[in-house]
Amino acid sequence: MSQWYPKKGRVIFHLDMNSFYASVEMAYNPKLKGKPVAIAGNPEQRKGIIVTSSYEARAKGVKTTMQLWQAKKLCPELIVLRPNFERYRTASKEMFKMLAEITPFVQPVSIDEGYMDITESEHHGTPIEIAQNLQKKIHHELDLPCSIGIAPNKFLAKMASDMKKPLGITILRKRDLSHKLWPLPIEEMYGVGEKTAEKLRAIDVKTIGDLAKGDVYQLKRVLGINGERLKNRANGIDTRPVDPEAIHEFKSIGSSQTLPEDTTNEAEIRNLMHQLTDNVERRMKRKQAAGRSVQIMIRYYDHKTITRSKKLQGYIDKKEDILHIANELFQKHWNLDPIRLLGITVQDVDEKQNIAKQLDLFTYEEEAGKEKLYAVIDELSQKYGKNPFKQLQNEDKGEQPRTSFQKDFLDDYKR
DNA sequence: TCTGGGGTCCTAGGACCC
DNA sequence: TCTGGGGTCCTAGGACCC
Repeated sequence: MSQWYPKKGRVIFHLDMNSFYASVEMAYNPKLKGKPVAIAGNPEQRKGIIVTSSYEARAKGVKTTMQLWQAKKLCPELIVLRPNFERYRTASKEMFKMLAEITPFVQPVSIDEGYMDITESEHHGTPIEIAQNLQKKIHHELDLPCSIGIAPNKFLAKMASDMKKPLGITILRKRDLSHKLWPLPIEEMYGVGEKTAEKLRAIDVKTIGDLAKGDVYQLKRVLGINGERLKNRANGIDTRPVDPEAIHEFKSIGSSQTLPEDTTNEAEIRNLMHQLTDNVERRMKRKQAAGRSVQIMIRYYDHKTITRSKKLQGYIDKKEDILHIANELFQKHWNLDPIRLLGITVQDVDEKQNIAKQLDLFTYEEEAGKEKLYAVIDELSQKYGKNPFKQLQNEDKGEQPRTSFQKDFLDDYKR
């Protein structure tokens, strides 16, 4: 199947809510407006880091992930609030509703940002008019500020929305790259973190412009396949479509927690494992999902972190099943050192609806009798070659055969 | 005094198969 | 009997993002 390429230039928005949590709190309690506000975890439980802060707080040097005590030192009058996710989710839903009124091609990427493809939305006005109206609407009706980037693709739209905050609208066209994008230091590029920036600087790539004209072979040698991709992006090349379905295609559901204090106490550990599993089960249920692999994460007192996982025969979604595997992994791999954090994640997750579809196919064939299954498999193998089940799995994200009969058959088939 | 908690994608080695 | 090449699956870890 060939990659989809647009016939004409696309018009992509990236919309980014400005200091979202803090802004929601201010909309909720206007007395906070104009004051330095920060959202942070509980320092009593060693979770006292800044999650978001208002622009007034940022002006004093308060930054995300900073320890609360450091932030207070920089800004003693800082108003600190605990996160209230219910509020943020509600505001987020309202915001996305407004985007959906303009086009169905909306791809949420997190609680406070998303992409829109407005190529076919001329009836709503020019791109700038659409952006201005949308920004005003969100500002007036929700009392929340946002920035919008307008560009021919996702990457450039993302970079553009970052260029003017708060309440900015920035257009970034191909012809603007040389003066708007390329002068930026390499670490400001989306997709380039600390490690990658270091590697790039080591080969004398210091700006996005340096990357754009960099040598592909050298970049690939240093960064692998990502080197080529980053170079393309720096040149304004990015064909990824805006995918409204992406949000439903989640691949893992996990929960992790830092303990109030490092511990080796097994009762405490067991208690936390229960909590984490409860959490995971509840969220899987909400999404009508099941998964085929369980991973645990142990972070020790010294921040050394290990992950251990186990892939299962079939799908699970019940607390007991998840907990059982998690416990097994934990018992096997805990080195008895004091633990700082525990995490449990279910991976290879799919919606039950999809899983059922795949199962039905096989169950049906089995009931229809051996002869018929042989016939079906013959046909499939004509079409796909040696192992039709593998092909089915690739195409449909299908299941391996589940019944003993199917397994036996498949074993025979392989020989 | 050790940066929380939720994710995604990529890489690399070993097992195993053809 | 140490002997190539291609491919997938599983597992563990790393980098990155919000």
